[in-house]
Amino acid sequence: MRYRISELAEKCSVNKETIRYYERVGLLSKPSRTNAGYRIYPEETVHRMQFIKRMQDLGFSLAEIDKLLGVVDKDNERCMDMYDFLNQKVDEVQKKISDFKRIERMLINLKECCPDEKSLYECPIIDILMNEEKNSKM
Amino acid sequence: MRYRISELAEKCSVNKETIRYYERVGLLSKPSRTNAGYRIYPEETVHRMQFIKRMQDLGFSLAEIDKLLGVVDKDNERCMDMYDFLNQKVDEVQKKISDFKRIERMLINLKECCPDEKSLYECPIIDILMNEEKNSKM
DNA sequence: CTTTACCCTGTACTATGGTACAGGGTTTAT
DNA sequence: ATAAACCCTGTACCATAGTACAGGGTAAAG
Repeated sequence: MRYRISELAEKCSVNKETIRYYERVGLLSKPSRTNAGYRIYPEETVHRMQFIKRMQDLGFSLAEIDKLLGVVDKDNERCMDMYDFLNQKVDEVQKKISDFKRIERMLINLKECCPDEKSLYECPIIDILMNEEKNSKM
Repeated sequence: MRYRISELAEKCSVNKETIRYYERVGLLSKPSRTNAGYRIYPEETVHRMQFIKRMQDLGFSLAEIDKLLGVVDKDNERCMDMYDFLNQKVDEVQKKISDFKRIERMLINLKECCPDEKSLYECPIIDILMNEEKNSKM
């Protein structure tokens, strides 16, 4: 399956302009073109876009994603010091997982304080939260 | 303990300008002032700043953090529809936790492909990755 | 064969989250 | 009593990650 830019955009739930933007900044390589100069993308680009979106959703910057894609592209330059980069990212990810678990508990606790399942007028738990912040080392 | 702006900034590892910026956008309430107009912060603001930083690190926007702080501030307006907001955030957080776990495995796998603990020249796992992307529903 | 729906490039604009002065007053250490 | 180190407001600027035209060419459906 080959895609025109708007088909790719649709399939990946992004804006066409975003695809052109990613090309400009180097996240997507220059695609082949029709005679008239229309961009044509292979199926692979769909997966690449989905990978980018997923990583971005998790808070990775486009620069970090680009670095990781250096592996996919077997690009020597971007693969330099990949080990250290990966180590750092693994640490960050592990910290985030544990922070997210704390936040999950906090949100669930807060939720249980909403009296009519609508708003929230008072919550004794929030003081505990702030105290937790106080006692945890950043 | 009461803090001047630069003491607070130091203690929270942020820029003074950031503190003033947070005040401007309403994340921090207007602090008390000395006769000369210098801002003076109570200990509480340190915890509030740490909470903001932690949430921001996890990818929450300042607007979302502000919404959550509505609970701390017992602010009726921001507490409106808090239940739905919390429900949505809990879902998002749970999705992120599971995504992060996948990414963690991916990063560790990639790391093991770095031959000399420096760079990374080839990794058969990356194809698996892209295939994983292919077969997973977003 | 023309209208509508695409596509192109290039440039400008947007939102978010800050950061950096400029110009001027205050506090503190010497 | 004066320099260094701090504070103030206001405005301008920055990076990131897009988004929105303008002006002009192409493709396909009626």
